[in-house]
Amino acid sequence: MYEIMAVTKALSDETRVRMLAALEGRELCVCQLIELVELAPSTVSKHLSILRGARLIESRKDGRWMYYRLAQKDSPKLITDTLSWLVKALHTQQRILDDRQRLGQILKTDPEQLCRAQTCK
Amino acid sequence: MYEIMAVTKALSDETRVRMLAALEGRELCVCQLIELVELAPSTVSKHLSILRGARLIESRKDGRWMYYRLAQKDSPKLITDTLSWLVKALHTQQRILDDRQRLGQILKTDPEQLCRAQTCK
DNA sequence: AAAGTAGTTCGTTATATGGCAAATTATAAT
DNA sequence: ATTATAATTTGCCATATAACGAACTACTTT
Repeated sequence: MYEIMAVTKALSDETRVRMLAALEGRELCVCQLIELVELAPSTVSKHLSILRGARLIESRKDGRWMYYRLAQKDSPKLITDTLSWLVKALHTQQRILDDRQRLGQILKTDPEQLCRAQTCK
Repeated sequence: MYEIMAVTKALSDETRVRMLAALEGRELCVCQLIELVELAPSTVSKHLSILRGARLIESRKDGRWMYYRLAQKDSPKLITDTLSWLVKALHTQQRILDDRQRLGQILKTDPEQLCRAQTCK
């Protein structure tokens, strides 16, 4: 049960669900996710570690930047089934559509600038 | 998002997940669920109200007895998809198989006697 | 080498959640 | 009518969780 409960607990927070939705079909760096959900870096980082603990996302480090993506096709069936279910459940949700719109804007900005803007706050 | 988050939050507790699994394919009265999960009646009742709030289960009153069952086929797609996903994810879990075994024993006992035994505690 | 920066970890605080017992409600039995 | 009983609601407590800022780590840039 440990794996399943890690997954359901990971999905029980709205911010984490929004981040999963944002990661559908692309990888994002932490500063882009911070910009999207508008929470402190430490908070976003914690959420990401919970999602990764549940194996729902994977990460890749590139220099100072950390990129996150959804778990890939070669993940355990529990995980791929979960993500399929979630994506299907979310793709009509207004909140998620709004996020997608905002994310489009965020992606237009160079991550370098995003991070700078965030530390200035 | 309200409905989806109600569902994911409902699934984020192991006792509730076990109760959903127990309800697969049959209805059960509260005293049978109490016997299965070995928690106080008030606790089990609260869990059931959370599951019902998320529309994952339905209930039927018969005299003093309250019967619960999984949401039926005519429920919203979100709900039926969720239950399909969950059942699939759970059906290899040892914990759930153990519960099924125990439930077999519990079902052999007349609910009337079960309730009596519980109030004696 | 020193300073800067993206991200994580740690420590703290406020709120949410799960547990129980006691009180309450609705129905059944006497 | 009164008592008994299945289940729920309420009130309380302990623990878990989400949030933040500060301290820290790993990497780049100067």
